[in-house]
Amino acid sequence: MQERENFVTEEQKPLVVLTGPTAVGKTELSIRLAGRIGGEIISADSMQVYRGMDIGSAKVTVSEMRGIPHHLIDILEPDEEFHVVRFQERAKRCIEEIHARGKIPILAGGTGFYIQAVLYDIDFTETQSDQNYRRELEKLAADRGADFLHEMLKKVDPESADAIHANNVKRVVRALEFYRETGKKISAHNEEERQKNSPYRFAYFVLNDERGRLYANIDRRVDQMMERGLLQEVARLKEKGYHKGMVSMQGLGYKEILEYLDGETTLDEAVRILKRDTRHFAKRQLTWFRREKDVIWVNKDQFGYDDDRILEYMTAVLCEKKILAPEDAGNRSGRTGD
RNA sequence: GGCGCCAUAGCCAAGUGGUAAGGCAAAGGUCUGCAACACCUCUAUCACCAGUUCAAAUCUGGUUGGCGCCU
Repeated sequence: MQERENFVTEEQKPLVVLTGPTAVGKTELSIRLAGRIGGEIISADSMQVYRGMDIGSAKVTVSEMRGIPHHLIDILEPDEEFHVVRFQERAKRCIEEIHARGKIPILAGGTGFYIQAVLYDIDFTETQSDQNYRRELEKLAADRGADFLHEMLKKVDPESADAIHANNVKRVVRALEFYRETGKKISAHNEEERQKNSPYRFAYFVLNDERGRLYANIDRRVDQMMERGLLQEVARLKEKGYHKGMVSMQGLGYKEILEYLDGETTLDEAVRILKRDTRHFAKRQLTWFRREKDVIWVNKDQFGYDDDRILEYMTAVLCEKKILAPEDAGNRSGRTGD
């Protein structure tokens, strides 16, 4: 059965998404893909936006970029606020500029939520959120319990209350806040947004590997980070006054090493926890991608771990989806699979 | 060879007669302004055999395995 609503129109501009769990090898592949199809990379990564957080966020180095333009990396100091809405604004602007240059934007990175926000152009109804109300709600939760807040939500938006677990204070607060700001239920809003089709002609690739190999890679990469001086990097950030209350310092690698530097654990323990948390993160990422629609899974083992074959497959898909004109794609031989 | 102690899920570990706490790991999931966040779900019949008892992981005997001490 063909999805009738998803036909492409001439208006839709091309967009390539390349994502996957941490440590699968997105970075290298995205650069090669960009080189091959004339693309520019927009990082969809909530940590690589911060300057000075290079090792722990596994940020691309300039030499690795091999001349491919990268956007939304190193754009903020670690004490600056950043979130989906900001990301979406900036990413949309980048996409327009890249299109204007006649290039193809490649959204590459592991933050699924950020990808979703731009891919489906989700409306976050810009309002000047009033910090006081949020703080008030948080205080209520702390003083009177998570259930109390959840009850409040149940009164104004029972659907959300039903969907959000009472213990998930963060989300309950946001739902309440949304109601206060807009007078509408966030559950209804979410439902509307969920119906949206992408404004882009896109291909959403999720690079994946066998779980055991992925976990082994993660462990190895953490060890490499330590060898490359993650400890010094975090110590430097700490000296500058950045602390664990900041979103940036909540990132994997920073949170754990900071705990060691604050004397709360041993270094070995910090590294162990970092590896474990990173595995947990990879697992959560996979859960996210599994429920995203229109995803094209690219399992490395099915391509014999050969990036050339993977790239060939990807370009073939891009031609098929008319994201790429056949003459731009070189040979499209070796198309495998369905 | 003798004496003593122990044996509960992948790991740690409660439970000493009334029908298996908890933590970690693994797995699955939620997510629409903090998302590398926050949150949820979930795994055993208690080494084995026999006995006592209305009832045993819990008591008794034996078997196996481990640990410690002694000769």
